[in-house]
Amino acid sequence: MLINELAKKTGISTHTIRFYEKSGLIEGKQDASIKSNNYFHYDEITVEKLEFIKDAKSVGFTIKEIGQIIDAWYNQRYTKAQKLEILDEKLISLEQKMKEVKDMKNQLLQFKEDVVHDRC
Amino acid sequence: MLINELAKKTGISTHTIRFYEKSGLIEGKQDASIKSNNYFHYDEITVEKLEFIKDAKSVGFTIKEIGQIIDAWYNQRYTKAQKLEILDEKLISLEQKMKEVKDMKNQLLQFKEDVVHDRC
DNA sequence: ACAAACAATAGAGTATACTCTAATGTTGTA
DNA sequence: TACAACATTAGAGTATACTCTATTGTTTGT
Repeated sequence: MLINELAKKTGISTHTIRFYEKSGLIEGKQDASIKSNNYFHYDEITVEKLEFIKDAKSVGFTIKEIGQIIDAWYNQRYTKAQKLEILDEKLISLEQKMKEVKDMKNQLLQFKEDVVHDRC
Repeated sequence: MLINELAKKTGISTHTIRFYEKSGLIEGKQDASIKSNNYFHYDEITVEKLEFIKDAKSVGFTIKEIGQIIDAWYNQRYTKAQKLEILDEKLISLEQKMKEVKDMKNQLLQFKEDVVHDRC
Protein backbone atom coordinates (compact mmCIF):
# COMPACT_ATOMS: atom_id res chain seq x y z
CA MET A 1 0.00 0.00 0.00
CA LEU A 2 1.04 3.62 -0.49
CA ILE A 3 1.51 6.16 2.27
CA ASN A 4 -2.00 7.58 2.07
CA GLU A 5 -3.61 4.22 2.70
CA LEU A 6 -1.18 3.54 5.51
CA ALA A 7 -2.10 6.86 7.08
CA LYS A 8 -5.81 6.10 6.89
CA LYS A 9 -5.35 2.59 8.29
CA THR A 10 -3.33 3.73 11.29
CA GLY A 11 -4.72 7.20 11.93
CA ILE A 12 -1.20 8.61 11.75
CA SER A 13 -0.60 11.49 9.33
CA THR A 14 1.61 11.05 6.27
CA HIS A 15 3.89 13.73 7.69
CA THR A 16 4.35 11.83 10.90
CA ILE A 17 4.79 8.54 9.05
CA ARG A 18 7.59 10.12 7.00
CA PHE A 19 9.07 11.48 10.21
CA TYR A 20 9.05 7.97 11.70
CA GLU A 21 10.62 6.61 8.52
CA LYS A 22 13.40 9.21 8.68
CA SER A 23 13.84 8.30 12.34
CA GLY A 24 14.39 4.68 11.35
CA LEU A 25 11.28 3.20 12.99
CA ILE A 26 9.67 1.93 9.80
CA GLU A 27 10.78 1.32 6.25
CA GLY A 28 8.92 1.36 2.93
CA LYS A 29 10.18 -0.32 -0.21
CA GLN A 30 10.52 1.25 -3.63
CA ASP A 31 9.58 -1.01 -6.51
CA ALA A 32 12.54 -1.11 -8.89
CA SER A 33 10.36 -2.50 -11.70
CA ILE A 34 8.37 0.73 -11.78
CA LYS A 35 10.58 3.36 -13.36
CA SER A 36 8.00 6.11 -13.72
CA ASN A 37 7.89 6.91 -10.02
CA ASN A 38 9.74 6.40 -6.77
CA TYR A 39 6.73 5.82 -4.55
CA PHE A 40 7.25 3.87 -1.34
CA HIS A 41 5.23 0.77 -0.64
CA TYR A 42 4.32 -0.37 2.85
CA ASP A 43 3.27 -3.79 4.13
CA GLU A 44 1.21 -5.12 7.03
CA ILE A 45 4.29 -5.33 9.22
CA THR A 46 4.55 -1.56 8.93
CA VAL A 47 0.92 -1.24 10.06
CA GLU A 48 1.78 -3.42 13.08
CA LYS A 49 4.83 -1.33 13.82
CA LEU A 50 2.87 1.92 13.67
CA GLU A 51 0.22 0.53 16.01
CA PHE A 52 3.00 -0.47 18.37
CA ILE A 53 4.58 2.99 18.10
CA LYS A 54 1.28 4.58 19.17
CA ASP A 55 1.05 2.37 22.26
CA ALA A 56 4.72 2.74 23.11
CA LYS A 57 4.54 6.51 22.87
CA SER A 58 1.59 6.67 25.20
CA VAL A 59 3.50 4.86 27.94
CA GLY A 60 6.29 7.40 27.56
CA PHE A 61 8.91 5.60 25.49
CA THR A 62 10.97 7.93 23.33
CA ILE A 63 11.46 7.48 19.58
CA LYS A 64 14.93 6.14 20.31
CA GLU A 65 13.64 3.57 22.80
CA ILE A 66 10.84 2.54 20.46
CA GLY A 67 13.45 2.07 17.74
CA GLN A 68 15.41 -0.24 20.04
CA ILE A 69 12.33 -2.33 20.81
CA ILE A 70 11.34 -2.59 17.16
CA ASP A 71 14.89 -3.65 16.33
CA ALA A 72 14.76 -6.22 19.12
CA TRP A 73 11.82 -7.72 17.31
CA TYR A 74 12.41 -7.21 13.60
CA ASN A 75 16.08 -6.61 13.10
CA GLN A 76 18.17 -9.60 12.09
CA ARG A 77 21.43 -7.91 12.96
CA TYR A 78 20.98 -8.56 16.69
CA THR A 79 21.66 -11.84 18.42
CA LYS A 80 18.99 -13.52 20.49
CA ALA A 81 20.83 -12.51 23.65
CA GLN A 82 21.04 -8.88 22.60
CA LYS A 83 17.32 -8.82 21.79
CA LEU A 84 16.38 -10.28 25.14
CA GLU A 85 18.64 -7.82 26.93
CA ILE A 86 16.89 -4.86 25.30
CA LEU A 87 13.45 -6.24 26.04
CA ASP A 88 14.33 -7.03 29.66
CA GLU A 89 15.67 -3.53 30.12
CA LYS A 90 12.41 -2.04 28.84
CA LEU A 91 10.39 -4.40 31.02
CA ILE A 92 12.29 -3.19 34.05
CA SER A 93 11.56 0.41 33.14
CA LEU A 94 7.87 -0.50 32.83
CA GLU A 95 7.93 -2.02 36.33
CA GLN A 96 9.47 1.20 37.56
CA LYS A 97 6.83 3.24 35.75
CA MET A 98 4.09 1.09 37.22
CA LYS A 99 5.38 1.81 40.70
CA GLU A 100 5.61 5.53 40.00
CA VAL A 101 2.04 5.61 38.71
CA LYS A 102 0.81 3.72 41.79
CA ASP A 103 2.66 6.08 44.12
CA MET A 104 1.28 9.11 42.29
CA LYS A 105 -2.20 7.66 42.56
CA ASN A 106 -1.81 7.36 46.33
CA GLN A 107 -0.46 10.87 46.48
CA LEU A 108 -3.48 12.26 44.62
CA LEU A 109 -5.84 10.24 46.82
CA GLN A 110 -4.12 11.83 49.81
CA PHE A 111 -4.59 15.26 48.22
CA LYS A 112 -8.28 14.47 47.84
CA GLU A 113 -8.49 13.55 51.52
CA ASP A 114 -6.82 16.81 52.42
CA VAL A 115 -9.26 18.80 50.29
CA VAL A 116 -12.27 17.00 51.75
CA HIS A 117 -11.09 17.58 55.31
CA ASP A 118 -10.01 21.18 54.69
CA ARG A 119 -6.36 20.50 55.33
CA CYS A 120 -5.29 22.78 52.48
CA MET B 1 16.03 29.77 52.18
CA LEU B 2 17.56 31.19 49.00
CA ILE B 3 17.49 29.52 45.61
CA ASN B 4 20.87 27.85 45.98
CA GLU B 5 19.86 26.00 49.13
CA LEU B 6 16.57 25.03 47.54
CA ALA B 7 18.46 23.63 44.56
CA LYS B 8 20.73 21.59 46.80
CA LYS B 9 17.84 20.30 48.90
CA THR B 10 15.81 19.15 45.91
CA GLY B 11 18.49 18.26 43.40
CA ILE B 12 16.88 20.59 40.87
CA SER B 13 19.09 23.24 39.27
CA THR B 14 18.55 26.93 39.97
CA HIS B 15 17.85 27.40 36.26
CA THR B 16 15.09 24.83 36.31
CA ILE B 17 13.69 26.19 39.57
CA ARG B 18 13.45 29.63 37.97
CA PHE B 19 11.83 28.06 34.93
CA TYR B 20 9.23 26.41 37.20
CA GLU B 21 8.68 29.71 38.97
CA LYS B 22 8.09 31.49 35.65
CA SER B 23 5.74 28.66 34.71
CA GLY B 24 3.72 29.35 37.86
CA LEU B 25 4.42 26.06 39.65
CA ILE B 26 6.16 27.59 42.64
CA GLU B 27 6.52 31.02 44.15
CA GLY B 28 9.23 32.64 46.23
CA LYS B 29 8.73 35.72 48.36
CA GLN B 30 10.83 38.86 48.34
CA ASP B 31 11.41 40.37 51.77
CA ALA B 32 10.24 43.97 51.62
CA SER B 33 12.18 44.83 54.78
CA ILE B 34 15.46 44.17 53.00
CA LYS B 35 16.02 47.03 50.60
CA SER B 36 19.57 46.20 49.58
CA ASN B 37 18.57 43.22 47.45
CA ASN B 38 15.61 41.59 45.74
CA TYR B 39 16.48 37.99 46.56
CA PHE B 40 13.65 35.47 46.62
CA HIS B 41 13.04 33.37 49.71
CA TYR B 42 11.56 29.88 49.56
CA ASP B 43 9.82 27.85 52.26
CA GLU B 44 9.33 24.15 53.01
CA ILE B 45 6.12 24.12 51.02
CA THR B 46 8.18 24.94 47.95
CA VAL B 47 10.47 22.00 48.73
CA GLU B 48 7.39 19.78 48.93
CA LYS B 49 6.08 21.16 45.65
CA LEU B 50 9.38 20.54 43.86
CA GLU B 51 9.51 16.97 45.14
CA PHE B 52 5.98 16.53 43.86
CA ILE B 53 6.93 18.05 40.49
CA LYS B 54 9.73 15.51 40.11
CA ASP B 55 7.36 12.60 40.77
CA ALA B 56 4.60 14.04 38.59
CA LYS B 57 6.97 14.58 35.69
CA SER B 58 8.20 11.02 35.83
CA VAL B 59 4.68 9.67 35.40
CA GLY B 60 4.27 11.86 32.34
CA PHE B 61 2.27 14.83 33.59
CA THR B 62 3.02 18.05 31.72
CA ILE B 63 3.96 21.31 33.41
CA LYS B 64 0.43 22.54 32.78
CA GLU B 65 -1.13 19.48 34.39
CA ILE B 66 1.23 19.66 37.33
CA GLY B 67 0.23 23.28 37.75
CA GLN B 68 -3.41 22.26 37.90
CA ILE B 69 -2.72 19.64 40.54
CA ILE B 70 -0.64 22.01 42.65
CA ASP B 71 -3.43 24.57 42.41
CA ALA B 72 -5.94 21.93 43.42
CA TRP B 73 -3.95 21.52 46.57
CA TYR B 74 -2.56 24.93 47.46
CA ASN B 75 -4.61 27.52 45.66
CA GLN B 76 -7.35 29.19 47.67
CA ARG B 77 -9.10 30.53 44.59
CA TYR B 78 -10.67 27.17 43.77
CA THR B 79 -13.75 25.75 45.45
CA LYS B 80 -13.65 22.34 47.08
CA ALA B 81 -15.71 20.94 44.20
CA GLN B 82 -13.35 22.34 41.58
CA LYS B 83 -10.35 20.90 43.39
CA LEU B 84 -11.92 17.46 43.61
CA GLU B 85 -12.86 17.59 39.94
CA ILE B 86 -9.27 18.28 38.90
CA LEU B 87 -7.90 15.55 41.15
CA ASP B 88 -10.48 13.01 39.94
CA GLU B 89 -9.63 13.82 36.35
CA LYS B 90 -5.95 13.17 37.00
CA LEU B 91 -6.75 9.97 38.88
CA ILE B 92 -8.67 8.73 35.85
CA SER B 93 -5.73 9.50 33.59
CA LEU B 94 -3.50 7.54 35.98
CA GLU B 95 -5.83 4.54 35.77
CA GLN B 96 -5.61 4.81 31.99
CA LYS B 97 -1.84 5.03 32.15
CA MET B 98 -1.68 2.01 34.44
CA LYS B 99 -3.64 0.01 31.91
CA GLU B 100 -1.41 1.15 29.06
CA VAL B 101 1.71 0.19 30.99
CA LYS B 102 0.26 -3.25 31.79
CA ASP B 103 -0.69 -3.82 28.15
CA MET B 104 2.77 -2.75 26.99
CA LYS B 105 4.30 -5.12 29.52
CA ASN B 106 2.31 -8.00 28.05
CA GLN B 107 3.28 -6.95 24.57
CA LEU B 108 6.98 -6.96 25.46
CA LEU B 109 6.62 -10.33 27.19
CA GLN B 110 5.08 -11.62 23.96
CA PHE B 111 8.02 -10.17 22.01
CA LYS B 112 10.34 -12.05 24.35
CA GLU B 113 8.47 -15.29 23.69
CA ASP B 114 8.76 -14.67 19.96
CA VAL B 115 12.49 -14.06 20.24
CA VAL B 116 13.02 -17.18 22.35
CA HIS B 117 11.06 -19.35 19.94
CA ASP B 118 12.59 -17.82 16.81
CA ARG B 119 9.34 -16.34 15.60
CA CYS B 120 11.00 -13.14 14.46
C1' DA C 1 -6.17 16.46 -22.36
C1' DC C 2 -6.44 18.18 -18.04
C1' DA C 3 -7.65 18.93 -13.29
C1' DA C 4 -7.83 16.81 -8.77
C1' DA C 5 -5.58 13.76 -5.87
C1' DC C 6 -1.52 11.82 -4.50
C1' DA C 7 3.74 11.17 -4.14
C1' DA C 8 8.71 12.70 -2.78
C1' DT C 9 12.03 15.93 -0.82
C1' DA C 10 13.98 19.77 1.57
C1' DG C 11 13.59 22.66 4.82
C1' DA C 12 11.03 25.94 7.91
C1' DG C 13 8.02 26.41 11.94
C1' DT C 14 5.79 24.97 16.52
C1' DA C 15 5.32 23.27 21.26
C1' DT C 16 7.32 21.57 25.39
C1' DA C 17 10.69 21.56 28.70
C1' DC C 18 14.50 22.73 29.83
C1' DT C 19 19.58 24.69 29.85
C1' DC C 20 22.89 28.11 29.26
C1' DT C 21 25.02 32.78 28.68
C1' DA C 22 25.67 37.49 29.60
C1' DA C 23 25.22 41.46 32.15
C1' DT C 24 24.89 43.39 36.46
C1' DG C 25 24.36 43.77 41.31
C1' DT C 26 24.99 41.74 46.52
C1' DT C 27 27.02 39.13 50.31
C1' DG C 28 30.38 36.92 53.11
C1' DT C 29 35.11 35.91 54.32
C1' DA C 30 40.23 36.05 54.37
C1' DT D 1 38.81 45.75 50.82
C1' DA D 2 39.36 42.41 47.35
C1' DC D 3 37.19 38.61 45.48
C1' DA D 4 34.75 34.32 45.31
C1' DA D 5 30.20 32.88 45.68
C1' DC D 6 25.73 33.96 45.11
C1' DA D 7 21.61 36.76 43.42
C1' DT D 8 18.45 38.69 39.40
C1' DT D 9 16.81 39.41 34.59
C1' DA D 10 16.56 38.96 29.73
C1' DG D 11 17.14 36.42 26.23
C1' DA D 12 19.52 32.85 23.36
C1' DG D 13 20.28 27.91 22.56
C1' DT D 14 19.16 22.75 22.76
C1' DA D 15 16.61 18.39 22.39
C1' DT D 16 12.52 15.96 21.25
C1' DA D 17 8.75 15.16 18.49
C1' DC D 18 6.25 16.53 15.52
C1' DT D 19 3.70 19.66 11.82
C1' DC D 20 3.49 22.45 7.91
C1' DT D 21 4.87 24.69 3.46
C1' DA D 22 6.75 24.81 -0.97
C1' DT D 23 8.25 22.69 -4.99
C1' DT D 24 8.12 19.35 -8.28
C1' DG D 25 6.65 15.22 -10.34
C1' DT D 26 2.89 11.14 -11.07
C1' DT D 27 -1.56 8.97 -11.42
C1' DT D 28 -6.37 8.73 -12.16
C1' DG D 29 -11.02 9.94 -13.52
C1' DT D 30 -13.96 12.67 -16.75
